[in-house]
Amino acid sequence: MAHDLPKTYDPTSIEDHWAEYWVREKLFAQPTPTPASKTAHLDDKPPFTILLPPPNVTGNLHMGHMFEHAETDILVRWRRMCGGRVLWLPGTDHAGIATQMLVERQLVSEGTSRQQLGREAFIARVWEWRRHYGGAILNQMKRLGASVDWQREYFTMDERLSVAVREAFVRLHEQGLIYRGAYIVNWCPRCQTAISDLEVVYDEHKGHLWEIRYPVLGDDGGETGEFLTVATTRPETMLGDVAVAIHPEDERYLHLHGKKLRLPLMNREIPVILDDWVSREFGTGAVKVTPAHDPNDFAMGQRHNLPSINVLDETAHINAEGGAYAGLDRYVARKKVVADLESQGLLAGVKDYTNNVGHCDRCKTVVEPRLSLQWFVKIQPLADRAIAAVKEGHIRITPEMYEKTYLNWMENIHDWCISRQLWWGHRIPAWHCAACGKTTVARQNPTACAHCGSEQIVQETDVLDTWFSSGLLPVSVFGWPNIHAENRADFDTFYPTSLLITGFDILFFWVARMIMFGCWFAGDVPMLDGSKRSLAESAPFREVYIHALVRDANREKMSKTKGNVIDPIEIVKQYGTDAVRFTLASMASPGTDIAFNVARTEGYRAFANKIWNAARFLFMNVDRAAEVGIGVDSAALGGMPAVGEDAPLEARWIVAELHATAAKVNQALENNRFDDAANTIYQFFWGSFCDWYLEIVKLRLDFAEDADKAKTSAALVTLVAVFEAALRLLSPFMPFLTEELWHAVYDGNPPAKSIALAQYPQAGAYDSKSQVDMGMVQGLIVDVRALRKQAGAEEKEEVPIKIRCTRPVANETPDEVFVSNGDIIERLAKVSKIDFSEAGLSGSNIRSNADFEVQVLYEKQIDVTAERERLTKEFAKVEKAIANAERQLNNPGFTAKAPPHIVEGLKKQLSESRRLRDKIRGDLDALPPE
RNA sequence: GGGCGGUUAGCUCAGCUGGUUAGAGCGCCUGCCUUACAAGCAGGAAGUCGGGGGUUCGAGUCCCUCACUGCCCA
Repeated sequence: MAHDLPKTYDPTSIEDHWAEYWVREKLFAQPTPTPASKTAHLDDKPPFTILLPPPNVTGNLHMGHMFEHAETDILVRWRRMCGGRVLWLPGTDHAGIATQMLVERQLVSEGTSRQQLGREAFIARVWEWRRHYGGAILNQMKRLGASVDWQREYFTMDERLSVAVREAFVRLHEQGLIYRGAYIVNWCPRCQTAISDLEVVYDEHKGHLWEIRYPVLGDDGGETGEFLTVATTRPETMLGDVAVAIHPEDERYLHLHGKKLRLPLMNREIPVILDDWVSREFGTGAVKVTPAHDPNDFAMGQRHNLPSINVLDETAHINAEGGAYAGLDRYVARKKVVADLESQGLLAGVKDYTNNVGHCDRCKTVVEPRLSLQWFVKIQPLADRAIAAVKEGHIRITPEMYEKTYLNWMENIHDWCISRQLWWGHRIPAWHCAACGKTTVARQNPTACAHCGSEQIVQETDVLDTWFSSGLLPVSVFGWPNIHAENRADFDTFYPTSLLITGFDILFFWVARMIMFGCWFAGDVPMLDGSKRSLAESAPFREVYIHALVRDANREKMSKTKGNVIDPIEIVKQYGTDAVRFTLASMASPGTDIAFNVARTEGYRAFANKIWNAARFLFMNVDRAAEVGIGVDSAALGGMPAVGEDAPLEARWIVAELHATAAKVNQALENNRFDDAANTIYQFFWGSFCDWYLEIVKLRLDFAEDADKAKTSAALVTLVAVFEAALRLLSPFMPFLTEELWHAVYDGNPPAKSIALAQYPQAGAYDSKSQVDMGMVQGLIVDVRALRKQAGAEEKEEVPIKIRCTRPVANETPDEVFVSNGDIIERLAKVSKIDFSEAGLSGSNIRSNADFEVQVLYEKQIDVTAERERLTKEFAKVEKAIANAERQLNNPGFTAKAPPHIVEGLKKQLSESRRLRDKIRGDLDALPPE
């Protein structure tokens, strides 16, 4: 065997190779099932499907992605190794605004513009951009080893997914769930499009509250000399005012109800209206009403049948409705309006005022609420199903608290504005007729108006919100709407998907929309047997798992402006992908944000190195064994290692530990407890396998001429078999390291192309007595080591010990365990000779517990002061336990009401504690005077 | 303003439906280059579970309240 491993593990030297290998060999492809591939092997378990929540095609991979993908990949690799059809489906969305913005920026730097290019050429240009740069995040996923099916990669603008988008739009339109109308939307003047509520981010902004006096008019139309003062943060919008509202119970102003006001600067007569939306406490208690530029005002305008006067154009400049201010930018207009009011004596006051100002999530421009003609989805019927799907338990949202968040949002949902004034995206399949003014919505591009037959039709210029297409992904990636008898295998096999792992912000972005669309459209697809699809089978996922946020080491949110962003690729270069993954997994307790600390990653790099060196040790011995004709048959590897009843304690024990560990890890992963799973494996590999088992097995690896070859061989086989199984256990967490070592274990002839295709360790029955016995031996060794240290024995010096056992264990006395494992004790605790005593031990250098007491016979004096302090502390601790136990046992309520096993356990503990207390008291008395 | 979390060792976090003396990693202290590993080995110190009240035979765990803190929505 060629096993030349360098002394220190260097992840960079192997990771690229395996990452590339996994992709090249298409290891994680999950082809469409055919009748021929319907095998018991694959189909005895339900398929496990995960859709990658589409990252933005313009994006780069950040720590949040890496965390999300690490969690997903761990589950996917684990499920895959457990058997069955497992599919993780990757792709990106076309990110309408973000992508268009990037390409427009490019054009500007080239001295041209989208408008100069024209729509068609511009779109061609975006496709070109996407070919060059659009794969960044997916390439990063490849490098990090995400075990996705690259053959199924999707992009929301792909032809097949665009078909789904069009079908969805037309169908909703036919169902009367899509309408077009003039409503207030969030308008980004830079992107010149409507944006979603969720794409508006609010920032505190120090501004002003201007108080403006509106002259009251008398019945004759002349000014009465009285004023009604309104307060506003956006004085320029007054150009579009159509009324002033006061509260119906506000006695300060009630006498003005029914009167008219003169709108300053515009000299328009506007009414005073009553509306109980008005807050009497805010500002002056009188509110100017501008229906075209404020959502609340819009609602008031509708209630009172007021007109809407739009005074801003799509670039937030004042339009012709703004009279003398036409053409001015909104902020220039603001200054001029304020100055003009002041000069006319109509400015009553200016106050400093901090308010939340909405900014475009993409370009940070201040968003303007603006009345415009948009397309909407009447959302309630879809939301109702989406609510039912969760309430009826067809979709489980974890951690549980997010279920409330989801329901709260879904129950207060507004109609969804789906139109965007962009070029990059799915153009709305609606044609406006110049002849009759009506609109034709069609699956196939029409040549004539469906209403009047005129050929004077023009396609709608707006495109659909990116989320309209993302929301369809769970159905569209599996072929919807073309689900026919001969091509529905993907849909039938993989839909509904099993799980979606994503961040809480995405819960509203896509998840909510995926649930609405999934429940709606899949519901129309009959089951394979022709029966109607239930809501449970329509919902796009069975479970949504919301992961935490990755913050920096000081728990600060990572942000470019703060400059505390950790680039995962950089960290990976330094510490290796496996170490970073393991860091994220081990810290991923549900609902708790991760404070990413490289110190932790350093620790897991050490863990990887530890395993690397365990492998070196193992290979060294395999090579030595080969020299004396002992080989390891790879047929003995691959499952759970078998070990005979007569095998040495450490062999029986490590196999038992492996079973126990596998049981815990499988359970933890079943519950998405990545932290428990990772920590359990860490503990097993380092704590049990390396610290104890490897040290003990050195005793058995005797390659001398006169050694018992059968025993040496058995030990070696167990060693290799346990290590191989442990690698498989670890593989989902550290895929690179384990892949490398696994191939080495099989000396380049592994039973499968990858450890990722091997079987995940499953626990069976195991020898728990070996764990009890081993626990005794370990306890003794730890005590002896501590005593040696206390007594000041040299590290290498062997010392004799004396043991007295106080309690029999199982079917043998501890003596027997210690006698039959004397070689282990001697080696690990550096003991020269073990004596057993019938009587209690006396003298110094003694430690006791409930099972035994042990004495190290070493002439050097111990530190009496320190030892007295230690014993006193120990004594107090035991005293406390005794007092506590006595208090409870003397309480009649406790013995009467507590379950018997608790009472029994406490009694047992009490008697042990008492014996220990007496022992410690004896030891204290025996200490020589200082 | 409405809603949802969090507060356990120096740091970051576990602790399931209440049950016997509250755990882990990192950090810290001490001693060791023991031929798999100094990214290591061995030993060790360290917590009145945010404050107060209640329910219970029994509370880190359930309830109330206060304080501090984070997030979401308006």
